[in-house]
Amino acid sequence: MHKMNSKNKTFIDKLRSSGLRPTNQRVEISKFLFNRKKTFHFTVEELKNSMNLKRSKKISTATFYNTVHALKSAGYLKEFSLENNTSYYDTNIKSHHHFFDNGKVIDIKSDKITFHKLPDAPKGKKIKNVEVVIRLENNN
Amino acid sequence: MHKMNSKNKTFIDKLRSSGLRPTNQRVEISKFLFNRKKTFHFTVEELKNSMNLKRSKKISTATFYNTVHALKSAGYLKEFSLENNTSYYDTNIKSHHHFFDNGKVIDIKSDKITFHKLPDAPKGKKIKNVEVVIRLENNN
DNA sequence: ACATACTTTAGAATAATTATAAACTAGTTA
DNA sequence: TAACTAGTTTATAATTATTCTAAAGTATGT
Ligand SMILES: [Mn+2]
Ligand SMILES: [Mn+2]
Ligand SMILES: [Zn+2]
Ligand SMILES: [Zn+2]
Repeated sequence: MHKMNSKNKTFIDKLRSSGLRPTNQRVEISKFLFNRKKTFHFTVEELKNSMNLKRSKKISTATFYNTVHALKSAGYLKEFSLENNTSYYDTNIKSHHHFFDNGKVIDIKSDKITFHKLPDAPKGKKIKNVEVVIRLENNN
Repeated sequence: MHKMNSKNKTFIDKLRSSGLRPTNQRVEISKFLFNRKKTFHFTVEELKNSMNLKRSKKISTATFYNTVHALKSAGYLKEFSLENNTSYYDTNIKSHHHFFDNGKVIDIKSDKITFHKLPDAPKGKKIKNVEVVIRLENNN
């Protein structure tokens, strides 16, 4: 049952180092999420549907939620919000910015935006991070 | 039944000019939302609970949702998202920025943040607005 | 191989929101 | 002012995203 090639090794280590047993489901999900060049922004439903589409034995909804939460806790995913009441996840865990274009999300590297003026944190507080959303619309 | 003083006039006009009949419920909700000095950030549940607490005849959940949506469509409220799957509304309809401090939201006037560098919009697109979230944490 | 803690899963439960459709009301008109 | 009608409110059902539960299955250490 356990097919294991060297490609999976990375994902297995990633999971193990987070205290997660590398079950088949978790390895498959990790491969799907992290085995790509570009950042991936997704909802759990989207992830579930696109992965299960091509599988005979479906992974359960609960496992998708569990795994995404575990990867988020382990620091491999970041959560963010659009303005519909659904959680989105981001495979780019560095602090960065976004274009929002009608539900489509595009990364902006942190160094592409710099500030001329920023307010101080209220007393007793400090700034954890600063993230920018640039909302787009069609020309004309 | 219809108590109407000059204070309500403003709200009635606001509603009328948006094509909304100024029913008692809508006037009460508008007063509650807009009759204050500071920006108000809220969820529909929060609004409903705080308003209904002090009323003998409760306003229904559906009316809170309907009215908030109507006010949003009319441009009197803006919607935004924190990272739980709930919609928040903002009585400050101008483009502006926020501090997020453990679920607490604080306005930052637009002119308190200026940019040194900003990316261009992808081709075919233009920038609709730029909004910044500054996440806070406690000192030390 | 055995034990055991961890994991997966179907299904129930919950929370936020939207839809439905009957009763009610504001603004208009006769 | 009575009647009319379109718009509104409401209780309740339905939907969507998510979390919980507990039983069955599996990974890892011995
Ligand atoms: Mn929701
Ligand atoms: Mn939800
Ligand atoms: Zn991103
Ligand atoms: Zn605000």
